[in-house]
Amino acid sequence: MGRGKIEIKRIENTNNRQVTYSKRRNGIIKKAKEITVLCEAKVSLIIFASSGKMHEYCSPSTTLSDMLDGYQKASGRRLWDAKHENLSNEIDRIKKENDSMQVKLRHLKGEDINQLTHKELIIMEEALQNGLSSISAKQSEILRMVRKNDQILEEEHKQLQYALHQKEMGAIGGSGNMRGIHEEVYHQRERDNYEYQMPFGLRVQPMQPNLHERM
Amino acid sequence: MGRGKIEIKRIENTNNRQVTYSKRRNGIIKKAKEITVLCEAKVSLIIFASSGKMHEYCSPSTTLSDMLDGYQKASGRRLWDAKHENLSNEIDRIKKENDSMQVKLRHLKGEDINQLTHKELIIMEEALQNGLSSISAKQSEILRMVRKNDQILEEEHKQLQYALHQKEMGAIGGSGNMRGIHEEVYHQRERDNYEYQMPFGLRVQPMQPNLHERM
DNA sequence: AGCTATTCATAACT
DNA sequence: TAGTTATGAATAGCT
Repeated sequence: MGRGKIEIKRIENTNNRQVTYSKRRNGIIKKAKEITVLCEAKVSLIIFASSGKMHEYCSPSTTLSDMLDGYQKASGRRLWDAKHENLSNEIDRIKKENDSMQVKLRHLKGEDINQLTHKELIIMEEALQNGLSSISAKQSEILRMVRKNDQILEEEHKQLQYALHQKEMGAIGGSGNMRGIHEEVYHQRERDNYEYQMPFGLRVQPMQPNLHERM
Repeated sequence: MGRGKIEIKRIENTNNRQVTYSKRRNGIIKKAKEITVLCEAKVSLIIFASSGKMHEYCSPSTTLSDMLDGYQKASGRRLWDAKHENLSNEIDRIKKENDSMQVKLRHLKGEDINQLTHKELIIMEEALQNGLSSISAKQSEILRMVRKNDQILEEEHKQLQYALHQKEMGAIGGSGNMRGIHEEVYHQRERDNYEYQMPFGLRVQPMQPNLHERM
């Protein structure tokens, strides 16, 4: 397809070779584009000139990475190194671990237990009993703490009221700052303001610093 | 370049598309071979038909791996690092899932429950109760089956003894094969041997075929 | 880079 | 599915 037939062998003339290279390269890329569109094919084309310069084409419907994935699947050959395989293996391993945990969780919830042996059921029952008693214990503990805290607050509240009463008795017609204080003296937040006034030397810390957050 | 000019757009006729695909694919591969030889180029060509079938060409002077190395150097794009990153991300994702499940499992076992809120504890307690009742129910079910099986076996046992007794009565001084049989007639295994002798036409199947495996 | 004679690839057909 | 052929496309050699 030119002014004369040519043999398919290395073109010795450097200039001719380069010219032919660039013409044919464009030709191939054009063909690749065409087959992509005409036939819904996916093409990955990488060409290096003898100079080392690269040209590439990849069908727009895909990426080189995907093509290479497909290549590996189709050919069975491995392009990426052991590192990749390690990562893949680890994913598999973790996924299996995941699955087995999911099964365990389901079992503990009482799901899918038909195929369990009696022994397994006994072990699970034991585990559930243990869990349940731990949790009940924890709940009792919290309840106990809540009660204790309530009790302490209540006591403190009384003491504050008493202190306030004393103050009012001792300073009738005193500072205007004191008006309406009654209504506020039953929250922990108020304690700081009046601590220095407390004659009892009591400094009650909540038994459980973040108790309110946990309720 | 055929019997008529064609537009470069998807060939709707499936057969035509497939034929054109295979012709053009051969054409491109031929061109790739030619440019390889004529211009000392290196070509990697991977083509997937829409059917998913793959064809490839790689210049004999190189390998696909080398081409891809060159591709990365020339383009600056990281081919398997991206892949790598994806895998790493997936590992991270799965590991997190894993961790959260492990935490859940530990919680259900009553471990590490100190930082749980009251509400969470209540939810867990409920889940555990549910699991426990499911499992208890399952165990009761199995127990019931065992008992039923026992009962059936016992009855069968009696019938066997009765049958044996009848036989001995009717055949005093009979076959020597019968000595010491008494001691063996209380295991299921024996049933097969004596089934044909049973006058009752009873064939008791275990209620739960693999019950012994599950105990 | 552009031209064109010539060969090649291939679309439609068998 | 493979083979044939008329036709358009690609390109080798030239400018």
